[in-house]
Amino acid sequence: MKIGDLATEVGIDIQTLRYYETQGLLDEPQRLQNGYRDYPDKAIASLMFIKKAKLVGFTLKEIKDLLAIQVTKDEHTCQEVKKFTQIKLDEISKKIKELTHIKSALKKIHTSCCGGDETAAHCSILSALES
Amino acid sequence: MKIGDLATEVGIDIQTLRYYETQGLLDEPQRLQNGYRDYPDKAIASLMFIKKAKLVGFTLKEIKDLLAIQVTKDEHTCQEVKKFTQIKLDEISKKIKELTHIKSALKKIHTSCCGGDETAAHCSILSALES
DNA sequence: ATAAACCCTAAAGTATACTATAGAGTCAAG
DNA sequence: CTTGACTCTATAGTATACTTTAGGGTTTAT
Repeated sequence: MKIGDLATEVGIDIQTLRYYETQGLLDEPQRLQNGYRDYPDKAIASLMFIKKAKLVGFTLKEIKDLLAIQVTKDEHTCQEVKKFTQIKLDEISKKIKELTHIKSALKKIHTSCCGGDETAAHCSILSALES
Repeated sequence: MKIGDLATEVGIDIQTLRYYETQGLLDEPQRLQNGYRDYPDKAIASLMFIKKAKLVGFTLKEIKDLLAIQVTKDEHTCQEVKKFTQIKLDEISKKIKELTHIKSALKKIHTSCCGGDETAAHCSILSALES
């Protein structure tokens, strides 16, 4: 799979794919005889993950770390992975919690603020969050 | 409340507070006789919201838009708010969904990959997401 | 009354994550 | 056999979100 096909497939710019490669987020693919990059199908999964992780506020560095998770039978590495995943799980729980708060505030504005006569006073994100 | 106190209170740098003001995210506060900014208590709530919204991947521009939600009795404005909040609700639902996926993958790695003998093969974020 | 700690503006500098440009080679269709 | 679409590297430019610097005034504690 050539870079243009991959770019179309995942909806990411060609330049960005090459940039991700330089940053170590995307494995260096095999090259064809002519020097063109030849991506394996699994590159699609990697990029979809990168897209989604970016959407929810992870930096490229953090995403790189997530993609780098590897457990070996070495106890040391195992403990490190346990520790790392725990930290990330906590971060994610926090993110979900914050999103849930913001969502409920927006929902409140969406469902009630355009209905009544005197409800408009509460229809800002901050006042919706307060109550 | 002076800018240093506010900065300490919310855990955001003084320079960043002034930057947010220039970007229209934070209301211009009253000034004391000496020209110092004098923030009302509600600035704390605004900044906590900004922090949380940033954490989950919203840009300053998007946060500004969220903070600007105002419903008046004007039908036109009301429809605009409805439309805007619906779009944001969809975005947030998507973010929560993605975070939930990533979370379950990490949980899988966290709970199972350091246990058995031959489990290590599945212990990457991508393979954990697949299944 | 003076030094440390705080505040001000304006402007330059930095990190992250792209995005575009230049100059060149490769390939498929007519 | 050439033209248009694709690829390559290297490098420069841009947008966002800070962060630092410079040069100055104010407040508080000793």
